[in-house]
Amino acid sequence: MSEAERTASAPQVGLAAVILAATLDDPRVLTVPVAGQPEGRGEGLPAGPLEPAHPTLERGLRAWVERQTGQSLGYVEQLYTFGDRNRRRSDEGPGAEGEGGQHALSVAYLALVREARPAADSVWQSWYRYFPYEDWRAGRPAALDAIGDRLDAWAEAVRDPEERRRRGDRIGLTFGAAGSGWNEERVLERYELLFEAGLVPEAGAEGEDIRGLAGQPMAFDHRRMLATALSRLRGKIKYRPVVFELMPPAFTLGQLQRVVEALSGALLHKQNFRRLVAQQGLVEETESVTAETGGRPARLMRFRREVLLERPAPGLRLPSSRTG
Amino acid sequence: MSEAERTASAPQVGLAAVILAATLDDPRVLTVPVAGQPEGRGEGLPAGPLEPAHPTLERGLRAWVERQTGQSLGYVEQLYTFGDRNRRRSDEGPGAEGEGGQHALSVAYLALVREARPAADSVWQSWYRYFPYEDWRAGRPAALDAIGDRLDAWAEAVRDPEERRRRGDRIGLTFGAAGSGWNEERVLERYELLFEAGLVPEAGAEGEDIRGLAGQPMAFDHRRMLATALSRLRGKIKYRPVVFELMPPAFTLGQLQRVVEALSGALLHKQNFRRLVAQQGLVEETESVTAETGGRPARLMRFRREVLLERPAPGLRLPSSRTG
DNA sequence: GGGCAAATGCTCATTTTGAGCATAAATCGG
DNA sequence: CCGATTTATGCTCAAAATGAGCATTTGCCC
Repeated sequence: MSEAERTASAPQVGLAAVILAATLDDPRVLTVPVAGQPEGRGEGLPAGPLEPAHPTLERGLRAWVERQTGQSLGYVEQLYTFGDRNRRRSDEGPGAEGEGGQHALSVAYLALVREARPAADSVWQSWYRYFPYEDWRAGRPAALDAIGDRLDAWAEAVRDPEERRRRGDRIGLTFGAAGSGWNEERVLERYELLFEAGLVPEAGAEGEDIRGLAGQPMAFDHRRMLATALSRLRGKIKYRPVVFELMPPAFTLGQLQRVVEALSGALLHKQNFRRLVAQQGLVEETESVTAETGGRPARLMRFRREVLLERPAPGLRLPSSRTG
Repeated sequence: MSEAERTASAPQVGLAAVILAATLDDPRVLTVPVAGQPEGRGEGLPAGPLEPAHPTLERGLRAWVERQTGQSLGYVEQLYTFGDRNRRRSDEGPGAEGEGGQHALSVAYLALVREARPAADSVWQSWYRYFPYEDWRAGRPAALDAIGDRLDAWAEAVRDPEERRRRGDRIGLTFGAAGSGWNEERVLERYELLFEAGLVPEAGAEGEDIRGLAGQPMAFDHRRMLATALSRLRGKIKYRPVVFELMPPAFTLGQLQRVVEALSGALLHKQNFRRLVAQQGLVEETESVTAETGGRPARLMRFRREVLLERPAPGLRLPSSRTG
């Protein structure tokens, strides 16, 4: 080790997992109850400390998740390491981050799983429970009007015109105003803006009514981790075939589309979606068809693992649209 | 804190910085000398332990970098947290990762800077010094032939046919064989493959000749961090206007292209590149032109910061081509 | 003044999108 | 059995984005 690294201080290091699954209409996240939290924030992510026995960070994470939820993980990727002032403020309340405090790092991971069997006292929750305004499948969420108002008020409340403009720009950028429109990948930026504007309980917000708008809070900074995961997933889905980690071995194109829509929170043009998937060679037909929910039976497809070797960046370059 | 997080063990936590700049033909990385390393591995990244006095990870990083190199950082983003068995093997040699050892985490950051004034005993090095085979601007690097041979030998050396096929697939996927061709973003995957195949000194490779092929090694797992940074940057450049963090306030389209080519390691079709940049509204003309290197004087451009507010994902969707 | 070396301007054939129209094949309520 | 409903599929078409080149400009160098 280098001199520098050898003398490193010894902060606490935790591991946390954002475990996602997708039922047709409801993308889910696996939560566990957390004791000793402020009112209404008793839901959290599976997490635990890094232990000397853990051979790697990822293995440690898998161990914790299995112990706490019984869920064994397949696809896992590192998400982000949280350890900033924000994190500590969120954990300990404002003003707690004096000089010299012990750092508390958390290395967060994103995991994608297929089945959704609930185990122990863990619970699968729709992730839109925590971010209601992120679901545009039924049109623009009504909550956005009120949120927008509050954000505008927050921006206006600043004296310095420079800073006021900056806040206004950020609101437009993340929540979509000036031209740009809504970008479904900016989940984290939106959450952070709400946080800074004091519109979420994690930031010490008072009003109860806010919860209905900005979503259910979580323990510690776990909602921030979830937001980070959603941003990552919504982005990654476009250039890597990660959706299939959430799908059963065989599925119809309709189901695949429903899942993608659930993840991205937006509706897609059906015919174009299937053309895209087809021409990208991401799937291949199987023999069987399925009856399913009303309508003409659909052919069952399976993911072509070979594309991983063929195409440089396979993924579903999602179109936009909002047609049925 | 949760029960789990409160009882976290206390591993060493280091901070490391991959600081990149771009001269026209040579993308650079800022290195510092590291003592006590194996022969030939005396170059490393600016790094230091996380200290209680650091308000945030990023602030701690900035402090270390300034102390060690005098360079102050602008654009900074977290890259990855290293703490796996691989890391420790790389640090301590094979067999050192028994149960119960102390973990050594390193939170690595990517920083992009403009100037390249060398300070203290830090040195700017071309990053292709560490990954010679990543630079395709002058055509397919010759080293790839020899590397390919060695990789193939590594794949063939395995008894189990299943595993042999898997290794072959990975080689094809990362170094481009079957159809797919070279994907410039897979810098990390290529390095990791070389590592596993024992073709880099960090993995305990013996032969001296290898160095000329697979590039100069670094201290600890710093070359892996650099590879991670290059992968990230080569990818990000396509959907975020990060290149401009490396450009001076005013530049010509030719210079911009040279930098992008230097980063991506590939040549681009000039006319299409400028059409792309233009129609994306990423830049705007200034009054002045510049004489520059022979040829007709070029107009100086500047980055339009406004695009950050306008377009959802501005960036340079690089074409491929190899025309002059 | 001719030749060089970029920088710029434009064209053109292909592909890739975005939007719809039309048909097919089950289920469901009489 | 019939028609309405619902989802799956097939196809078409115009607009926009890409990939490759050809042609002109405009300084500098000798």
